[in-house]
Amino acid sequence: MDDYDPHTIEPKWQETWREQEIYRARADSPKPKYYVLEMFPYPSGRIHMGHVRNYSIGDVLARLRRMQGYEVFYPMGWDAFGMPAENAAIKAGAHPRAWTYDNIRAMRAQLKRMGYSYDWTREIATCHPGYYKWEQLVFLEMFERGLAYRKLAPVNWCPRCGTVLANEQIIDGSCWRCGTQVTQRELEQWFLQITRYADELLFELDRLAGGWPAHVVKMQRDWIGRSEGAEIEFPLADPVGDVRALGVFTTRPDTLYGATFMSIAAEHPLAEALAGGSPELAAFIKKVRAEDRIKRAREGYEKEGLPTGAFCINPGTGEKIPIFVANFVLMEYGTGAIMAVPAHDQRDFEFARKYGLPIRVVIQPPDRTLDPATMEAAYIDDGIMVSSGPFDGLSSAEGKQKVTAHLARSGRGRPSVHYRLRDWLISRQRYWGAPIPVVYCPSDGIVPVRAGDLPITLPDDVELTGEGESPLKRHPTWSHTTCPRCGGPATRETDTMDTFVESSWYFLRYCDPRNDRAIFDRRAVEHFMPVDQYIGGVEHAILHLLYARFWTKVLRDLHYLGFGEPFTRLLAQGMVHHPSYFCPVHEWVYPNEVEDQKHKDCGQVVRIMPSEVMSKSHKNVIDPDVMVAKYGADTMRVFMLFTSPPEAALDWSEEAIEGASRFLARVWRLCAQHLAQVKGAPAPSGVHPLRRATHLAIAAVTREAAERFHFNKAIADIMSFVNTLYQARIETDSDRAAMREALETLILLLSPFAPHISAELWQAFGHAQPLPLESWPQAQPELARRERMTIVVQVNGKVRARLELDPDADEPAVQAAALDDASVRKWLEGRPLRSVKYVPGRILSLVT
RNA sequence: GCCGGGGUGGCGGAAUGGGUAGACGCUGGGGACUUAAAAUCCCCUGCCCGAAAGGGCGUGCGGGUUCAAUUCCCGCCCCCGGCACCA
Repeated sequence: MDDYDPHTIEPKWQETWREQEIYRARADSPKPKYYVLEMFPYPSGRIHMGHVRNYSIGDVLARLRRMQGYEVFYPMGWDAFGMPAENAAIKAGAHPRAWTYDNIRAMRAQLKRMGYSYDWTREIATCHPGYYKWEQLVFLEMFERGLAYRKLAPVNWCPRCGTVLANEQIIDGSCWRCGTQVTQRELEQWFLQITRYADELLFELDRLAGGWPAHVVKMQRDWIGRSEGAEIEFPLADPVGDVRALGVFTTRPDTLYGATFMSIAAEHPLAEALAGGSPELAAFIKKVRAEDRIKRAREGYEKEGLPTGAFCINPGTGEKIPIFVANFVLMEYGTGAIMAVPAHDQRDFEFARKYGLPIRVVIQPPDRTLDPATMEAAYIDDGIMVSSGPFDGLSSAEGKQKVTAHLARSGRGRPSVHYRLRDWLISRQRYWGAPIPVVYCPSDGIVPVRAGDLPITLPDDVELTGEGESPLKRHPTWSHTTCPRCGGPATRETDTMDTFVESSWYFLRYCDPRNDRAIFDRRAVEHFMPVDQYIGGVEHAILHLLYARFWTKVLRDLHYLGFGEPFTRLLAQGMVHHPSYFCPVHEWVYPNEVEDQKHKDCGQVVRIMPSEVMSKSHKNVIDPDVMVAKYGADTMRVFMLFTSPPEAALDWSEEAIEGASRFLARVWRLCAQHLAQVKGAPAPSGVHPLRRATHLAIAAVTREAAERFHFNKAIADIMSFVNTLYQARIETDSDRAAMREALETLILLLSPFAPHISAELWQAFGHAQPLPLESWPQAQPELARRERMTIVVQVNGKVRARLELDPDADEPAVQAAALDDASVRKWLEGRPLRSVKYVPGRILSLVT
């Protein structure tokens, strides 16, 4: 055989498998289905190491399950709408569509070079009208049910992108894409009412907990942020118009008697009315409103407030308490008004101290007595109620119930649940997205487009400048239409949908991707769904996964589906890291700008950061294509899977990839060396040391790869197996038979990780059936039986001897052998044994 | 600050229903082959004492439970990630 040359083998097998269509998933297969899904890529132009890692993990699993007898469903597609396409158009003048499809073409070729076993017949691109038509239809149905609605809302505005951002798209007060400081604006926007599903999204997390990483479940739980408490009405001392009371939400109704004032948000509808025309207060309200939420949430933000001069009545104590406008009260949470309990809430405590407001202790801790005069911080834990009228002596837990129940009886309160989760703002003032299918009619108002008129497609002739309003709004004719209701002239909605909408249901469309009569065939979806294993980066742990779960539940309630959770198991794979260089003057610099640890431009000594996330901004990116050209796809795959467990960060290292390359060449040589003498060997029978190694390897690799997803350990076990085979001497027919079984098993075990080299070797061993369709080997325990067992002997807790014994030796035999051992005897020093513990097959522990 | 996840050789990482710590790989060292080099094959490579045999120490730190602890319990320290006025 020739030397191992991945560059001739890999394209050959990729082409063979394509022709044989062996990765096509069939819905009518009698085999059990297994859906492997990876987070589909945005077609930015080139795949990066994160993609390679993500998809290499998925492909191993897909190949394993296929060999284990499943009908594996393993599709791929493109999350094709989004701002980069538009930005590229602005910069380079290319049309977003052309730019996107060019990128898809290039990236598809790159993925094919990696040898992933996708069913490409199901490929989708979300920017295709045949795709987004259906989410427009779902939008209409959501609109009909009030799940999609429009409202004037303070929104986050990125001045650079000229667009609205969801809360989730803001990182540290800046736009998640361009890093520009986000400001506030009031605009009419479209929302999806995800909050209606808050409870279900929360409690179904319990069901997912077995298959999802704990930290992702936790992040979702925190994001939804359910709080149980009560809404309480505080009657106004002097009604404002019809308004006779202010409602607050609190999680601590047990502290009601300690509420000595009230704080309301500057945005509260009554703020100005209560101010009663005070110019000072009006100015304060204006000032707070102008400050963006991001700044207000920042650390060290000074709590400020002004009294409105108005009062309300504490329904517990009956006292008149002052109403303040306070800058730390948020209009978006609860009712925009809070009862301030300075003794038991840190913010209220600080506020009270600053403005000299009374602090009244109504909860006493079990271990000490609080004194308002000397308290340095609020006591926020539970305790025993005091100064609370009829509730004195109750625990906080009892008090919460009883106070709420008491208020409910007189109609001044009720149990209530609030969520941190906000409705999903989907309006984007952008071109390259799915148009929201609604028109505005001067006489009929907001009118949904007729379903038969879908899809509402984007115009091709659009002018993209990156400035001002939405490109669709500036288009001379596109928005002019007629009202579906009255036929009169009307205007189209020019907002497009958030691209998270497309990624909320692509996994469903894969099941029936070419359906032009419906969003999908329900039977096809219910055959392949739910996704058995979803794989992707943690960066999508909250938003994408939450939205996808929401959308699935909506489709269920619209009777498109019979289930509500799309992803049974989730693997959050780690990032790819690489050393990078930091110059004190120029910040991140490219490696080729560094010489003798100094930046060439300025001569400053650079800091070498050994492990930074591989990213453009760190200037430490390694192009997968370059590495595939150098080492081949199999080596890349083995390296990425072997170097770290899938969930951990992976440090890219040229030395380590050399190691992977060496390993594959070593496998190749091992097979080449024995091929001629074992090829015609008969099937093995009976026990043999090589057979033992073979069946132990099968058991180990199956457990690590197929059951535990410890791919790094699985590859290590294959390497050990190879080392064992290198030691073997082949002399008899029985040796030859065992070696043939060993090598063929090796090829099968290696094939999910390194499919091309495995296929080539498999063929060399005379097999005609395509390797990816072969069955995964079965370990036969009776062949893996040990010939000797090693028993560790401990004397007084320390290992003093290792005995090689017959595996059938029982406890008395083991003990006798131990007491016969010279070094054991030495350590016993003739003392009598006080205790003897034997763990069969492992350890004998002797204590004197 | 709160919540999650972690700290194991020079490095990436193995080993947890408690039972031989450091598998496998990288780096480094040695040997074989070669005129030589590369490649390859084999061996060694946690720290300390010792010529060796052997012994001691060792999984972030300090305690505890146990015949036996990387694994379980208590108290700290540090790192990574998420959230951060949510009433």
